[in-house]
Amino acid sequence: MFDLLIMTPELKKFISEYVHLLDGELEFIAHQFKTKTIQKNEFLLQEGETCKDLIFVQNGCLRLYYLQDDFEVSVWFALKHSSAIEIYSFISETPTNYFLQAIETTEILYLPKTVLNKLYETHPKLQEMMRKFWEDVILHLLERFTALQRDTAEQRYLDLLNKPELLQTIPQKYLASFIGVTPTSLSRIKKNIR
Amino acid sequence: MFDLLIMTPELKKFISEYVHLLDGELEFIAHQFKTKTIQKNEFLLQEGETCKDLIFVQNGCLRLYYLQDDFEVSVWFALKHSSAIEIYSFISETPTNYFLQAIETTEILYLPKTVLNKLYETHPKLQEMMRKFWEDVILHLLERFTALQRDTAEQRYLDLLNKPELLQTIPQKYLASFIGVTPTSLSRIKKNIR
DNA sequence: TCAATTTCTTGCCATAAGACAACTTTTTAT
DNA sequence: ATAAAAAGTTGTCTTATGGCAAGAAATTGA
Repeated sequence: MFDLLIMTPELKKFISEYVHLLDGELEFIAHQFKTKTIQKNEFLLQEGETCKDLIFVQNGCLRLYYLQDDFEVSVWFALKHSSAIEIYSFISETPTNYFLQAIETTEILYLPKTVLNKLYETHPKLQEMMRKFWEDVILHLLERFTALQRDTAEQRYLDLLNKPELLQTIPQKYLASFIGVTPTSLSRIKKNIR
Repeated sequence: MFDLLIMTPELKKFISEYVHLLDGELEFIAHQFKTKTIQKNEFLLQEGETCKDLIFVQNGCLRLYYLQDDFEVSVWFALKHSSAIEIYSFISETPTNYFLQAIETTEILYLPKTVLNKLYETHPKLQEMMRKFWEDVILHLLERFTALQRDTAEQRYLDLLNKPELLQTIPQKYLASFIGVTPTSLSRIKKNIR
């Protein structure tokens, strides 16, 4: 039972940004999360598995990617104090095509969807939390979508330069595919800009 | 006050697919929608405006597009009995970059976000409805996203051929940009496939 | 610290899709 | 029915990005 009694101020803050709960309620819900530490390069999720948990990154960093002909295409990075899920698999409850891997040793707090579903019944305010959480996710998705469709590779690189958290934390080899170019092209783009 | 008392079985069905409500509640909520008819080529939303309503298409068809150097890029079509919103603007409450236009004369039912926000208080079950609605939206977005990023133009055209509702309802001139190609390229793709 | 491995850069060539313009076909309106 | 407008097709050329391979630089691990 010990592993249920885990909670951090950052997780509480994360939840509080989506919904106002009574102190006791917030405490109770945050305590439903379990904790786990993943070593660098280990996987939280692999192709064919189903994403069953909402994950909050307490420390470290996770990378979500898929394989295209043996080449890794990174689609998302979850830095500390943010969430990390393979959304499609989590929502649809179907096997994922993605891999969720620790870029460095990472501590997570996670809430199984089965637990979340039960909490909806006892704490209906979680519906509001998740409604708002999904709204946030949608805004992020649309921004990324728009950038990939409308901007040139060079523009996407320039935008990336405005995101120091990513530049500092994520090895460049992962950033190329994240902005939708090959490592070769990224190299050339950097050259043109200098 | 008359225009508040509008509701259709299809709207009730649409809502019921997201949340189970007592008959009276469903009735009440569906009655909060207002109705409007838009003539072909008229706009429900234009660049610079903010998308303030959840829209349900009772009949007809709407097109969502943006302008890129005077060229119209279609990103979504809302056929009858489906929803149509410029999600980014609706959620973020910022001015849109899009146009929402009637492809043919279209009857809509719409619910202002201000009303929705009040309904959340009196009918908390709407939080669940919207939570699930957004989940649906996310699955659609991700599918489209994946297709545009990973598939070739030809593959996207082949996928389109499996969507008779779109092929029948939407003029081809709009379908080209929808699958992410120019009209010229679409023409060539069709030629290659024949 | 130094070799081994990985990552990054660069040159050369290939390719998918776009731009533009001319022409053809289809649709629309009277 | 027919002229005008709109949409679709095709040729030619351009461009952005990718693929591959070789070499340079950086990182890693014992």
